[in-house]
Amino acid sequence: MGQPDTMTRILDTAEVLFAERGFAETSLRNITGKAKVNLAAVNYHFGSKKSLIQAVFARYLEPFSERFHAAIDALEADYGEKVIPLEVLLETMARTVLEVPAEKHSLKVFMRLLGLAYSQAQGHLRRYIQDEFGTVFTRFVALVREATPELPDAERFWRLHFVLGTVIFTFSGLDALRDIAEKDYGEHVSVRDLVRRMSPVVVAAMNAPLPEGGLEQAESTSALVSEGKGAVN
Amino acid sequence: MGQPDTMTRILDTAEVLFAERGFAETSLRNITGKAKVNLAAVNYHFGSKKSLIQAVFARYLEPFSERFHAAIDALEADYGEKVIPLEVLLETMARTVLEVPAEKHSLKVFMRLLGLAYSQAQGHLRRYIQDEFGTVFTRFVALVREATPELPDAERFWRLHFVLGTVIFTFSGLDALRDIAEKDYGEHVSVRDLVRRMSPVVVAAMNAPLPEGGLEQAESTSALVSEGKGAVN
Amino acid sequence: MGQPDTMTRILDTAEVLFAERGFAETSLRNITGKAKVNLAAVNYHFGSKKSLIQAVFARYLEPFSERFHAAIDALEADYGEKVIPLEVLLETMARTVLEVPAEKHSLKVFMRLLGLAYSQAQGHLRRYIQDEFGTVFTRFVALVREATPELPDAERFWRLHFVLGTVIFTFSGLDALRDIAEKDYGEHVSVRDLVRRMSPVVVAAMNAPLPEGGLEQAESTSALVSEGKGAVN
Amino acid sequence: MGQPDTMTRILDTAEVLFAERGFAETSLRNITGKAKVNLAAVNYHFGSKKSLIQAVFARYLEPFSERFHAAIDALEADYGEKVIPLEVLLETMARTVLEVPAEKHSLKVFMRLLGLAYSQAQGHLRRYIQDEFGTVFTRFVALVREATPELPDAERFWRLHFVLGTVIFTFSGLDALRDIAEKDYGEHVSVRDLVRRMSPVVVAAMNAPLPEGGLEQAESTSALVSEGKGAVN
DNA sequence: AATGAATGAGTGTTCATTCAT
DNA sequence: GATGAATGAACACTCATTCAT
Repeated sequence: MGQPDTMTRILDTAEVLFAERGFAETSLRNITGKAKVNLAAVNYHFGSKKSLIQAVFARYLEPFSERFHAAIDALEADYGEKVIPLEVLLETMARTVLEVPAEKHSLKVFMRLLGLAYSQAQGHLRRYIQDEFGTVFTRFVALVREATPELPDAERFWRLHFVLGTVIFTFSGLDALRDIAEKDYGEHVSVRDLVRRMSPVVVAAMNAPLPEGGLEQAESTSALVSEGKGAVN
Repeated sequence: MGQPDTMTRILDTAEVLFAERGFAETSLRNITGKAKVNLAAVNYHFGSKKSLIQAVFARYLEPFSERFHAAIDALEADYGEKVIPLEVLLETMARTVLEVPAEKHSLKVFMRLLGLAYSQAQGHLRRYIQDEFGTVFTRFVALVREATPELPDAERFWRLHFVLGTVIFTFSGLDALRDIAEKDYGEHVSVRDLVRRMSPVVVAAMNAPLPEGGLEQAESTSALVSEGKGAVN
Repeated sequence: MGQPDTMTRILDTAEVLFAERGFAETSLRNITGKAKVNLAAVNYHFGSKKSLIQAVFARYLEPFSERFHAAIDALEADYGEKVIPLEVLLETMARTVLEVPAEKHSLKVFMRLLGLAYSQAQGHLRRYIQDEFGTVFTRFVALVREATPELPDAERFWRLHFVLGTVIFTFSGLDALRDIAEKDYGEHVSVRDLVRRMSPVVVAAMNAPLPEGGLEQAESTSALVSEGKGAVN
Repeated sequence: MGQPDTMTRILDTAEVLFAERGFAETSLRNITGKAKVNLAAVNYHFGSKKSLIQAVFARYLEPFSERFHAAIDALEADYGEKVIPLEVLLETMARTVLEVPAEKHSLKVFMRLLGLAYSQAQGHLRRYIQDEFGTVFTRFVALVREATPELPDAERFWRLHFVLGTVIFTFSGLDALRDIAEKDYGEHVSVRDLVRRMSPVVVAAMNAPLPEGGLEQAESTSALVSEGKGAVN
C-alpha cells in the first residue's frame, strides 16, 4: 500500500498537532519533522501556514457540508409537507457531525479546530467557515425554525449558539474533561455516551421557556444580573 | 493619582492582549510596548511569560473564589436546613461571575481567558485553575447536588460542563456573535440581555430528563449515534 | 503566429524584470510566473540563473556589436583616408545604441542592465561584455583617437568613461529623473529629447581643455582637492 | 583603545559589504558574521535591513549636508553680492564630497552606495536621499543658476545630472576602471588625479552650447537620433 | 521535450530570556 | 529596583536547483 503522498502526510500530521497545541504553538517544523517531509513542502503544496490551516479544515468541512445537505434532502423527502421535529433535526446533525471525522481522524480534532477558529484570532478561518458552512447551516436553521415556531428568531439564534458552545467546549476539551470524570466518577465515557447524554440536554435547552419579561423590559425583570458599575459591556 | 505601577500596567495590558489574540500570539514585546514599560520588566517582575499568564488569571480567580465562598455562606445562612433551589444557585454564580470582572475590565476578557485555558495547550493553567477554583467549585457542586437529587453524580458533572461550555463559548466569542446577531436581527444585546436569555436555557438544560436507557445499556439504545467505523474515540 | 516559444518568453520577461528590480531581486519564480512557463524551464533551457542573465545581455550585445561594426565599416568607406570627426563618431554610436533596443523592448532596459553589470558584483557579466563588446569598442576608440589627436591616450580613456557614466546613469535611472524633471519643470522629455540634450554636452566633455599641470605634477596644482587625511584611496 | 560598539561595527561592516556586492546580495548573516556580532543585533539596533541601509547612508549624507551648507555659507560670505563662478561652485562641492568619506572610510563606498540607491529598486532610499539631501542641493542649484544665467532651468537640471552620472559611475566603478587603466596605460591614478581630470570635463559639460533647435523643434533637427520604430520611449 | 514535485540552504525577522550595570 | 543591550534559538518563508517521469 505504501506511504500516503506528501500533501496527505502533512495534513494528517498538521491536524493532530493543531488540535493538540493550537495553531500558533505548532510550527511548520513540528509538522514537517513529524510527517517526515521537507520543511519547504508545506509552502510548496499549500503556500503558507495560513493556507495549510484552511486546508486542514477543508478536509472536514467540505464532506460535512455535502453530507449534511444530503441528510437534509433525505429528511425533507421523508417528511414531505410535515414539520420535522426538533429532535430529529438535532439527531441528524449529530449523526452527520460524527460520521465525517470518523472517516478521518477524530471528532475531537474537528471540534478543537472549530473551537480554536472561534476563540483564536484567526479571522481568515472564521470567514472560511462562514463561506463553506454558511449555506447548509442556513438551510438547517430554516428547518429548526419550523420546528420551533414559538421561538422568536433572535432567541433561536442565541439558543443554537448556546448549544454550539456546549458541543464545541465539550468535545474540544474532551481529554481534560474525561480525565476528571474518570478520576471522580470512575467511569470512562465514550463519544457515543457523551452524545447520548448531551441529547436530551440540548433538546431541553432549545425548548426552554422564554425568559420572563419581553425584550423591551429586559433591564427591569431579571434578578440574575446585578448592576455592575464597571466595564461589563 | 498618577500612573499605576509597572506590575499593574503590565497586567492590565496583558489581559487585554491575551483576550484579543491568545497567549502565543501575544509577545512580551506587544505587552511591554503597549504598557510603555521596559521589555525586561516582565521577566523581572513575573519571572517568565508563563507566570505572567497565571498572574493575569489570579487577578480574576482569587477575588472570584473569595466572593463565591462568601455568597455561598450567605445562601446557606439564608436557607438553613432547606434545600437551595437550583435557580438560586445558578443565579448566585452568575451574579458573582459578573461582579468580579466588572471591577476589572470586562467579562469578555475573563471568559476568553477561561476558554483559552481549556482550549489551548496550557497545562499549567488548567492545573492552576483547578487549585484556585477547585474547593469553591466542589462546595457549589455539593449544593447543586442537593438541588438535583434525581441526577446521578456523573450526569450532573457533565451537565455542569455542558452549561459551562455555553457560557464560556458565548461570552468569549461575544463580539463575533453579537456582530452576527446585530446584522441578522437588528438588535444589540447587552451582557445583561444575554444572561437573561441564557438563564432559562441553562436551568432547562440542568433539569432535562435523563437520557433513555441506563448507562450500562449505553451502546444499544441511542439513535443519535451512528456506528462510525473509524477513529471516533 | 501564436505565442512566442518558451525561451523567448523567458527572455522577454526576464529582461523587463531584471531592469525593473535588479538581478538578485528578481527570482526565477517571478520570471516563470509572469512568463507563464514552468519554473524548471529556466534551468532546463539556460542551465542556471547566471546563464539566463548572460543570455538576456547577449540578445542586445550581439546585434549591437554586429551593427556597430557595420556602421563603422560604412563610416570608413565614406571618409576614406580623411579623419572622421568626433561628432560623427558619437552620433553613429548613439544611433546604433538606439536602434538595437528599439527592436526589442526599450533603451532603459539595456542601460539598466549595463549599469547593473558595472555596479553589481556580477564579475561574470563584466567579463562577458568585455569579450562580446571589446573588439568593436577597440575599433571605435581607435577612430576616436584619430579625431582627438591632442588627447593623451589615458585622458581619452577616462573621458570616454566619464561620458559612459553620463549615458548609463541617465538612461538607467531614466524614470526617476524624468519624474523629478516633470514635477519641477513641467516638461516631459522623450528619449530623443534627452539624446539631443546630451549630444553637445558629450562633445564638449570630450573636447574639454586638458587639466592644468602635467600628469607628473598632479599633486601640486589642482585646487579642487583638499588633503583628506583618511582613506580616500 | 577597545572595540567600537556594536552599532558602529555593524555599520562599518555593512557599508563595505553593501558597496562590494549590493544590498540584496548582502545578507544580514554576512554582515553580522564579519562584524562578529549577534545576528539579532541588526534588528535590535536598526529594526530591519531596510533601516540599516538607510542608517549606512545617513552616516555619509548627514555630515555631508551639514558641511555643504557650511561651505555654501562661506562662499556666500566671501562673494557677497557677486556671482560665484561655476568653477568655484563645482570645486566646493567636490571638496565637500571628498572630505566626508575621508573621515569615514572611502569615497568609493559612498559613491557606490549612491549609485546603488539610484540603480537598485530601493524606492525608500531615493526618498530618504531626497529628504536628507534635497534642501542643500536646491540651494546649490540656485547658485549654479546665477553662474549659468544663459541656461534654461530644465537644461541645467539635466546637465547637473549628466555630471552626477559621470561622478557616480566613475567613482563607484573605480576599481574596475582603474584596473583597466593600469593594464592599458600603465599608470595608477589616485582619486586626486581623477578629480583633476574630471574637473575641466565637468566644467566644459556644464558650459556646452545649447542643443541646436528649440525644444519645440526637438524632433526635426537632431541628426543624432534615428527613428526607432519600436519601444524607444 | 518538458514538468510537477521535491529539497537543502538560505533569507529577514521575532522570540523569551539573560546579564551587566 | 530597573533597564538597555545582547543573545541563541526558533520562526515562516523563499531561493535556485535537481530529479523522476
